Amino acid sequence: MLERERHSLILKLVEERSIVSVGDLLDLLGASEATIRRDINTLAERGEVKRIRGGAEAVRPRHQPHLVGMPFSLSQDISVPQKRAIARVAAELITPGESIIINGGTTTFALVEFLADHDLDILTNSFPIAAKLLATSRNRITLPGGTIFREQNIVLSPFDNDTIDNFWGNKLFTGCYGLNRFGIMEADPLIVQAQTKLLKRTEDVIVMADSSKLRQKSAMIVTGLERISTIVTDDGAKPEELEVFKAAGIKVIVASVSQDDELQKLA
Amino acid sequence: MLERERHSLILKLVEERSIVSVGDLLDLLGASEATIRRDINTLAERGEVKRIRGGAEAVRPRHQPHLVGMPFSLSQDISVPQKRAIARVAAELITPGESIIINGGTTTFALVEFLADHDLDILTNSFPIAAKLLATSRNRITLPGGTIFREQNIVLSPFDNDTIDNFWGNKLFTGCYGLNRFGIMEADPLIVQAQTKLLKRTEDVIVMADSSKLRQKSAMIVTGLERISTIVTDDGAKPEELEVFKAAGIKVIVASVSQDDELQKLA
DNA sequence: CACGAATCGATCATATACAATCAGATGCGA
DNA sequence: TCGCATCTGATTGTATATGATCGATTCGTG
Repeated sequence: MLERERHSLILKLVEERSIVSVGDLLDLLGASEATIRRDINTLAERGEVKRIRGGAEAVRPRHQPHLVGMPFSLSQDISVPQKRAIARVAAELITPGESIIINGGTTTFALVEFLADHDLDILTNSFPIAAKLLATSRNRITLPGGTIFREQNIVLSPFDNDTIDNFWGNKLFTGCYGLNRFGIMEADPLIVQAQTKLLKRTEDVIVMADSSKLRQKSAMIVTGLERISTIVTDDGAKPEELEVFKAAGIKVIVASVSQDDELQKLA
Repeated sequence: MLERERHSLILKLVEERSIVSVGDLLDLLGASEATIRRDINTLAERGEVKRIRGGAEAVRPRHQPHLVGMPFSLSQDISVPQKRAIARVAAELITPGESIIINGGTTTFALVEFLADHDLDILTNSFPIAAKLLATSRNRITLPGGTIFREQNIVLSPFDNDTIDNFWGNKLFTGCYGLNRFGIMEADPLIVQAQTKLLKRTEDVIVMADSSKLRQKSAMIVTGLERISTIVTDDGAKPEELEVFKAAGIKVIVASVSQDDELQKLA
């Protein structure tokens, strides 16, 4: 991974979480501690992050809105191969002509690529997903009303009366911050709210979670396991990690990253 | 593989991923490291990519993502100079901090360019306008819920309960198909419906109509002159054409196209 | 205040990327 | 076909980045 890539990734994470530890970055960047420290120091010198003991902090206070890049390009993102592999498999769960709901997120954004040829009714709260769908597919796209939150890139209405309530999806595709025996966990209250709204508009909940999510915890439980019907993850997941989901009656699909790589090269 | 081919491939990849390493290109181009470096350096000299250690980066700043599949661009549009002149003048009607509504259309799309530095609450039913605002300004953006109609590029809900009803704009900016003594005329029933919804959410209606619209008629009257407070047109309009509006108590502003051209060149 | 643990900065050996150079390959016009 | 110009790939020495190590500092805890 290039220095510049690490820097972007660090900045992205700092923006997202407003604070990151060296330890977090260790796994995510696959670089040594020394390098990560150097990266953080460099970024701190440039004033792009604030150096704090144990990690880095956002320069900007969290509440202050700022212009953030839409994830139009997956490359700025982490776990890209995993997410693509998951997306490819998840897309196979879709029947032509049905209506689906796609919750915003980088994992679900990867799904769009595989929806080009479908003829679907799609509701999504993600502006970038809608934009890409609009540009690359012929599906019918519906947006909920609301304000565009730049940080999360989702459309969310502060009000009750929402177009969303007139939509019914056969399936909901969603990512998550963490996924474990408690269910779907998120770290951002805004995302919780958005996701909760969507959960009411479908029966079939499909969670797309790369294997790192299975070890991730947070404070907010969006919904318990009983609400989830299918989980799509990648082969980085240990079998014992998946047991709890299977025991809860959830269909678990494991996507092979290496196999997806080959398919990708063919295309 | 020809030099040109490599260059375009590199540009394509950089565009897609926003960062590529020499190593990546090594496999993809099947050329030697030296050649790839030379290619990158050449492209960097031309300003087409940014040279970074280990590879190349997109010139576009990370925080200004490009707009994928912008369904229409001003360049494909007619009366561009007129529309830009009108937009520049219309933008001056806006007070910092206020909340405005922008109806979809190519004329109002031109307005976005002049809204970059404002700090506004903006509701728009136009997907492209929202996308461009999101990418180039810091304004707060709200979308009505609904389906995206590709032809008109607007978001319109077939239902009654709409986020739109919780919004109130100090001003509504709208284009039109035709503008005459009957009021605002449109040719597309869908646009009529969208516009009608917006009209209910404001008092102050500002119509942006290049002079060709003053001679255009259609079958559907969206609203009469009594609802319009201001008309912004260009200096292609004959004074006698504007009399009827002034007589109705409407403020008429005429934008000078040639003067706008000069301002544009300065920028 | 004292202790251990975590974090940090500095240092150094190694790995990687770089520009410069040159020889061979390729394309092009005479 | 020859000769020239250009492009390409390999090589080399240099600059830079990286990761491991280690002592110093800071932090949390008792």
